[in-house]
Amino acid sequence: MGKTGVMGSFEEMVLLAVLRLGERAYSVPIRRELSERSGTDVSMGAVYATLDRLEGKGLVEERPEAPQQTTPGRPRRYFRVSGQGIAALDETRTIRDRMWRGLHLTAPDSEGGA
Amino acid sequence: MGKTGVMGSFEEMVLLAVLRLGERAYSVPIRRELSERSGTDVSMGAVYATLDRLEGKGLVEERPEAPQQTTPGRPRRYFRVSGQGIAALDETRTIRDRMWRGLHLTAPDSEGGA
DNA sequence: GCGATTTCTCTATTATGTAGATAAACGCAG
DNA sequence: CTGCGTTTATCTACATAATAGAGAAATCGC
Repeated sequence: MGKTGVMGSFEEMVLLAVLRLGERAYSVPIRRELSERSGTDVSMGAVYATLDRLEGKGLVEERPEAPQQTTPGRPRRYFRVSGQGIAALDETRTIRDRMWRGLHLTAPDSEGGA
Repeated sequence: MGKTGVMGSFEEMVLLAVLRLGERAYSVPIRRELSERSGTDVSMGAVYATLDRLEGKGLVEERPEAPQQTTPGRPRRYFRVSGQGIAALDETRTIRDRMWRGLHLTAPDSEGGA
């Protein structure tokens, strides 16, 4: 996580996707979640790399058991957000909220300050 | 800016600091703003590198004229957030809000509460 | 010009973000 | 049990973002 206590923006999005998906959080739905909410597709590689990094930092955990899987294909890796992950999300949001506090996004044109 | 339309988290913070500071946005106050709101110090180098990147992308502009500077020392580089910068901030926030929508951040069930 | 002051630039390094190709594991039909 | 198609995961390589710290550059008052 960055020096400032705010995590990377893609890490945050992945973490949030995992959180939202709950029980069914694995690569494919995570990726779909990201696409739907951001409007662009990201590759599997991008998702896994991030998930692995988050796991390394203890922000997500791999859940060994899948809820009975009767589908073909290679077994899925399910993830869940850890307590630390929640805390990290909270810190990120808190700091960012402080940065945004009181700002309105109006296009600049005249200064005339104060 | 990232594939997803969300900019880097530090870039966002710097951009917000510049926006908030208005007329008086240059390295030192920007850095102070960052420290105060995040709780940690970042180096000048970090700030400048980011400012330069943002400038390269057209999200901030260097304002040539400083409001009369009678202080000693090397001349300051004042910055302002461009229209594009505002738009980028808005997009970043919009997408992130969609990612957060409806999520609450309750810690997952007790794990070894000893 | 000289020195003190303030700000900026440069170099290096690690962390994040990203894609695409390739491999692995599995259920099912034969 | 063997091969086959399906689904998911890993690997490699590279681009961008984040970061520190040392050192160089301007400017002012004298």
